[in-house]
Parts: sequence; C-alpha cells; structure tokens
Amino acid sequence: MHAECTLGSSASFPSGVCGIYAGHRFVGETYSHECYHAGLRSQLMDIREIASRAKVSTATVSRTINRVPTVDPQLAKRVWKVVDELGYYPNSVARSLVSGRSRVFGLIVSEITNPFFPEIVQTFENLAVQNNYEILLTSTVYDSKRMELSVRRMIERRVDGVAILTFGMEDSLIEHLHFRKVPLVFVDVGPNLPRVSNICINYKNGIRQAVQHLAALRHTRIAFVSGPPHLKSALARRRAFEESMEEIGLDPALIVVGDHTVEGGIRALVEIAGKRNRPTAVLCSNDMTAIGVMGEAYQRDLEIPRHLSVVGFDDIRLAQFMIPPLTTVQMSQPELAKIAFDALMNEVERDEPLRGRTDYQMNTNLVLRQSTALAPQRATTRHSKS
Amino acid sequence: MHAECTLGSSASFPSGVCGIYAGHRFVGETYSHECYHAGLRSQLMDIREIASRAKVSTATVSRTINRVPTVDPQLAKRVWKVVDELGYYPNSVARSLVSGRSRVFGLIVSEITNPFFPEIVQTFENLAVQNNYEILLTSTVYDSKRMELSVRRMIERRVDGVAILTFGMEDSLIEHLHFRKVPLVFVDVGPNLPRVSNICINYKNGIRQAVQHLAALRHTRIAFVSGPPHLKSALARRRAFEESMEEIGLDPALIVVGDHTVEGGIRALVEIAGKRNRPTAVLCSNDMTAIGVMGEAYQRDLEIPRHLSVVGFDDIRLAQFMIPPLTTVQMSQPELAKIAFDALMNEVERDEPLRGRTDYQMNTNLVLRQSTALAPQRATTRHSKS
DNA sequence: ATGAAAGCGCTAACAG
DNA sequence: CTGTTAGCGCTTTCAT
Repeated sequence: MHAECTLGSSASFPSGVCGIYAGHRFVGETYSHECYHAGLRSQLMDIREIASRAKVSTATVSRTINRVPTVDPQLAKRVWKVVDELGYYPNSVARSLVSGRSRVFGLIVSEITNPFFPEIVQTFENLAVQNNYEILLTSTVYDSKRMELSVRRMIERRVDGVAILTFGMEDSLIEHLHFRKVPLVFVDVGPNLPRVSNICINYKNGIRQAVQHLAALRHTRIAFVSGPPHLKSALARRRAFEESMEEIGLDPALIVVGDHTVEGGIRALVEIAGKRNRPTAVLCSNDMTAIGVMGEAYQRDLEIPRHLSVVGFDDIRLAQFMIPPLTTVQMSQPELAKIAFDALMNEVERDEPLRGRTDYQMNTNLVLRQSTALAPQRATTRHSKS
Repeated sequence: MHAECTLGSSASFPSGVCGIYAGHRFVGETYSHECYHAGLRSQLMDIREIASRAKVSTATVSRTINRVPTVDPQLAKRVWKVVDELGYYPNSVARSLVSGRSRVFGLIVSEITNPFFPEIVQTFENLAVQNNYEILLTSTVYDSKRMELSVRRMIERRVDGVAILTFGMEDSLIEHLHFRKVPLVFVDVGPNLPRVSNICINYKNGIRQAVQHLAALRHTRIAFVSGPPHLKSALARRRAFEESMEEIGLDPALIVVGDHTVEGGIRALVEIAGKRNRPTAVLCSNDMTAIGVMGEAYQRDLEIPRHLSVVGFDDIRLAQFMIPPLTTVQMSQPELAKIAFDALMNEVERDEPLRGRTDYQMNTNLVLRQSTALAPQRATTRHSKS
C-alpha cells in the first residue's frame, strides 16, 4: 500500500496523508527521547521524527532520501514507509543552508508583460523543474531602483546563478553579483569575466533575409523603425538592416527612431505615412513596434500588406495571430531560454572556473506570413491579396 | 562617506564593495578568535565577520540590521559602517530557517505564456517587492504531474502562502497544502476552510453589458463561444450569457463549445460562418478565443465589425492592439493579483485563523473598442466603418 | 542595552 | 553500513 516512494524521481504524493489529515494526531504522541522540544518544533514532521519512527538515525534518513546507494535496503524501506505515511517533505531551506547551494536561479527580465518574455520564462521554468531548480523571477521595469532591488534579492536569497535578460544593467550591479562569484549569463553584453556566459545573437542573418525578401517583392523604398538607441541589441539590428540594404545596393528610405513599444510603432507609422514618396515596406526592430505600425495603419485605412508591407522582429507568439499574421524575423525564445539555462547549469557544475567568458551563438531566421506582399505598382495595376 | 545604510528601507548598495572588489583581501586577514574555521566558512562575509569587525556580538548585529529600536545608536553606527564597507547582505536562507517564515509566496498558473497571466505575475511581483517577499512561480501546463510537482516544490520551499490561479487543481493537492497550514487563495473555487481565501468574480455584470451592447446595435442573432465545459469559470460565463439573453427576450443563436484557445476560436468561427442565417455577433468566453475568431474571419474575408461583431472576455493587454481593437469584458488582472496578494498577506499576519473561508469580490465591465458595430441590414444599406 | 548560547532542519565528517 | 556530532548563518531567549 505504501510501497511507492514519496521523494525522488517518482513524483507521486504520499498516500498516507489523507488519513493523517482526516484527524490522526501524530505530533508528540509517540515522540521519542530525541524530542526535547516538542512544543516548539515544527508542527509537522521533520527528519528526526522520521528517524525516530523508523528507528534509525537522522543520518540514515538523510542518506535514504538522498538515495545514497550504501544504505541497507531493509532500513531504506522502513524509512520510505514512514516518509510515505507521514507525507514528509524535506525542508529545502535547511538543505540550502547546509549545502550552500540554493538550487535557485535568478531570472531578471525588463518587464514580464513584455510578450517577448513569457515564452522564455516558461521554458526556463520547464528546465528548472527538470533539474530540480527553482526560478526567482524579478522584473526591473526600466527602473534603476528596481534593478538594484532585483540584484539585492538575488544575493540575499543566495541564488546559484542569474540570467540577465534585461537590457541595460548597470555595471556596478553586475560587479555585485560577480564579486560574490555568482554565475551570470547575458545576451549580447556579457563582460569577459570568469563565470560569465554570453549569448551572441546573429541578428544579421534574419535581417538580411527580411531585406532580401522585401527586395524580391520589388520593394525599393524600405523603412526601418529602430529600437531605443542606447540598447546594444537594437543598434545591432539597425546596423544589420543598413548593411543588408547596402549589400543589394538599396538606400534606406527612412529610419525612424522607435523604442520597442506599440506606441513607438504608432508614432513611427504616423511619420512613415506622412512622408511624400511613402515607403512601401517597413522593417521593425521588434514585433511590438510592428503591432503598433499595423494598428495605426488600420486606423488610417492603409491596408496591410496591400499598401504597405510590414516585417517584425522577435517572432513573439502573438505575431502569428495578428491580422494579417505578421511576417517576422524569429529569434527563438525557447532556444534562448535553453541556452541561458544550460549556460548556468554548466557553470554551476564546473569545478574550476574558466579564465574568461564563455560564448554561445544563436541564429535568427525570417518567418514568412501574410503581412508582406508585392510592392504596389505606381498607379497601374493594383495587387490585392486575392 | 559610508553614512548610508545598506539594508532596510534605503535600497542603496554599499559603496565599499568596489574597493573590496578591486583587490582588497578581507577574508582571514583580521579574522578574530571567533573565526575557527576560516577556510570552510563562506568566502564572503557573514554576521560573525561583521560582529568581530564592529567589535560587538552577533546578536547586536542582528538587532541592528533588523532595526530593533533598543540598540545603542553608537554601536548601530559602527555596525552599519562595517556592513556598508563590506557589502554584507544577510543570508535569507538562514533567516528563513530560524524564523520559520520563508517570505516567499507561491503563484501557480496554468501556463505562463497564456496572455492572461503576465499582467498578474507583474502585479504580484510588484507587491512582493514592496512587501519584501519573493514569488515562486510555477506553471502546471495542464499536466497533473506538473501540478503535483508544483505543490511539492511549494511545500519543500516552505512558502508562506499560495495563490492558485490554475483552474482545475485536484483536491488531494489542495489538501496537501492545507494540511500544512499554508494560506491559500483561489479564484471562484476556494473550499470553505480556514486559511483559504476565495475571489468571487461577478461574471454576470460584464456579460450582461456586452449582451445589451450588442442588442442595442440591433443584433438579434448572437452566438456564444464557450470555454472548456469542465471549467467552473467558463460555465459561469456561459450561464451569464444565457441569462442575459433571456432577460431581454433573445434566444442564443448558437452556442459553440470552445476551449479558451486561439485554435478553438478558429474552429468556432468555421462553425459560425457555415451556419445558414449566420449570427451577426459573437461573444467569446475569453479573448484568445476572440482572437482566433477574428483571425479566421480575416482569412475568409469576413470583415469585422462590418459583417460580424466580436466581443471577447478578460481584456488581456493585447486586446487593444488587435485589428480592429477588440471590444471585451474586462476582468482586471492587476486587481485580481492585488486581491490575491492581499488575501495572502492578511492570512499570514492573522494570529488566529478564521473558522472558514474568506471571500473577496471582483467585478467585470465591458470595454468598448472597435470590433462591434451596428448589425448589418439584411441586403439593404451596408454599414461600413467609415 | 548587550552578549553567550541554544537551536531552526538538515548534511557530512568521523567513528564505530 | 550506521550513528553521533558538529555545524550551515541567523534569531532569540536568558542572563548579565
């Protein structure tokens, strides 16, 4: 009946708890000599309670639970039985304290509500579950006080590593973490230090594909809506755009400075729409911008893709549900999350830290959907979507 | 120079760390008699290190840091100075162990990538920061194994409370938490037990508004796309729809069983579009469904709102960025998160648990945007959006 | 007001 | 192979 183990790979719950829950008082009634402070101790069970009930030492309970192979199967069975019956769960706070490892990874994002992140958090969490880790999620909401707090919280909770997916973290904060020898992983901006991993995104590949796709659709007046200029990843995208245009002998029709928000996209479209000899295609530095562009185009009866082709960047989940579905450069969030998580795991398991940064590469690729079409002919035939 | 305090309400970082970081070795060099194990101890500072440097006892350091008012200002200043210089951060793992309170709230959601949740997580995190809490986020991804794991993780980490925002949690898991006296908060489905809070959503109000809005636009053939039938909150929405229709003497034109996903919305539109005497308006049980409906309508050249009015439910952030912006019933996610967080805080701070459940109420309201319009006239004048 | 010391629940030496 | 015991870093009596 109680043959199943409560802990370890089998994730099943103890079958005994319901009985206990149903009214069976078990604290203090058969308390052994080891209980010198019954009243003050946890109202529930601890390792000593298990030990005394299974008539073994706490060390044996610990070993059993941690699957140390040298424990006598007989004893182990007795221990598991009690663990199972009492629904005992080891206190990971105590475990962390003694082991010095919290089994928690910090994940710092700029804003959880930014659709770029949920997919990342989800993948991170999946990996955490698989590896018996927890994730401590904090968002900086672009506020330097909040960034400080994020870092402080990570340090106080003694996380085993931090993925910094917020763009624009002050160096002093990074030093705080690095000083405490916490493994760190960054996107694009990782400093060359031990215990630091850096994920290098190949922006050029996807953006070149986007530009060439537009050119193939006979667009020649192609605009770009950039991200915030202080953001390294945004600059890289812009540069990739300019280079890709130059490669095929095209001049950017217009470069609007955006800010990676929907509102920025709206403003950008206003500017684009107002331009004489209006661009026929826009490449946006991220999908939120593209969403803003599309929304404002709709308000102005500018049809997409008939009058204007739009390409995004990131491929957030929503991109495919836009109307029309958004053609965009995919920067796979699950892949990014996996690389980040693995980088942290590698660092945690490494005995001797490396001399410097570890680099990881990630590619980007165009995903074709329905927000791009042949460039409108100048006052001759009209190309509608059907 | 080091006048600022490192800890407490002032969130500023110690100014001394950079110097230390820049090469000043401080472990072991002035280690006092209290250091009996320098090599094995934390490579960084702990409370004893602070104590010995400030020439006070660890108790005094602890009291200072915790702002116990009885400490001598002279001593306190000395302590703060050292804390500041060394960039000491108390180890909250140890704190949790001794205090028995982890200052972590669990947050169980069904899927982080479901756009309904990010806003909730963000608000929860904001409140957590304000109250010196951490959040332990887990997602069940509709998998019972993962649900078990979620609960197990919460218990092992000794969370101080759990907000269960996943719909359809098995009773046995809830018992596990409740058995360990963990405060719990639910939406709609909270059992009547001590330390349980329940947030009752008034679905009817918003849905009635939606129905009356459509009726006022002269829609008479109104369809409803439901959520998964096993979901209590989805059933409540459906019932609210039926009642609201009945109130004004209308029969539902069609009720399609959906599943709260975009794909379900797509299927629903296929069914709606294929019906002879097609409904002119659809009310969807959530926004994801509405997005699916709109997407598929686009694919079929069914214009929204000209040919079909669409209303969603939830008012996820994206709703306003859809094309056209989606008219929807708002169920404020920030408000929900705040109620949930406060409920947990109230429970944690309560000395004696109440006899039974605590109830909280939350309303819903229609938000008008552009996905609804006058019902198309039967083969007479056409109402276009301009 | 301050310090010494006893633990919080667990793990890991070290003995047996 | 098992048990005893000394802590992990902190808070909190209990004396002083």
